[in-house]
Amino acid sequence: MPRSFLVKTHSSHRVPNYGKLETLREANGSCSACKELAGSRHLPEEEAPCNPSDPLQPWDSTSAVACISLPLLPNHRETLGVSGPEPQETSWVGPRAAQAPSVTLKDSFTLPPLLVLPTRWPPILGPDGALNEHLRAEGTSQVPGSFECIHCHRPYPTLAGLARHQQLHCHLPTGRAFTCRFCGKEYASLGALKMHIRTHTLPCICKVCGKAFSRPWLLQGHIRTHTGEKPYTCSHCSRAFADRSNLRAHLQTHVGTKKYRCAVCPKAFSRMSLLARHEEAGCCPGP
DNA sequence: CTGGGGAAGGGGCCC
DNA sequence: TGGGCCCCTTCCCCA
Repeated sequence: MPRSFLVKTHSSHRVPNYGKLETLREANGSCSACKELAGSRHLPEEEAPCNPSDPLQPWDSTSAVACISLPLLPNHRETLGVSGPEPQETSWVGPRAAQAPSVTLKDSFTLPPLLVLPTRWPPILGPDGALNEHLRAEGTSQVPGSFECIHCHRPYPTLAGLARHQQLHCHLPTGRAFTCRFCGKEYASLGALKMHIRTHTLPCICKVCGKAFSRPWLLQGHIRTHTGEKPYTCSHCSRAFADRSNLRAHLQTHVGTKKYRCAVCPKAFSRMSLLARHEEAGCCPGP
């Protein structure tokens, strides 16, 4: 599953409009973390006035209730042994009360038979009846006495960890909560939204070239392009890289495996982007 | 057209 | 709750 599953909408272009955001940065305060790196600035992310016609916002007190509500899918109710009409207290209580029935996150914790792993994990069937193949592939083993997500059955050693994880499942159509006022993307938690807003405000600015970044460590990586620092070295050929992910991609060239196969022709590629480019180039012409 | 490196975006997890 | 880090992904460019 791609890590971007949390986001419902996608922009067509990855590069933010820095110029458009410049005034935002100028108008706001400082970020100590970014200052440490390059004298950059950090601005409070929610200072803009809220238009009543805007979508649900994190500063809406009622939305705070909605955001911790999790949809109770029919098969979850079955798993929980819940029968009959849904209890009133599990109904949507926020501004979107008419949208969907749900169970609050807090309520979901009051169901120990569901949360405690009594048996081996995996395999456990997911809400759709499918196995958690991705976790099986990762070699995830049994976690005795841990807490299990009711949606994806992923085990967590602590209740707090499970609580945080389960909010992610609010991306389901009935569970949207926080909407970015800049782009309209929806997030299940306030923290996720705050993190996203940084991609608009770009509070971390390189004092060498002036380029802005959303997070200090992104700026840190960028600064390496100025310093030439390459802390990640290939164990096979001693080639150095500034970015760990780039080293990982480089390692694939040593392994020689090409796991991305064209669905039409026999060609295979080491990177997904190469396969995509191959398909776009017309290997697989449509009807 | 393909292979590969560089740079960056962004969500998730851990502390 | 926030920061730092991890990881995956994408885009661009060049050979």
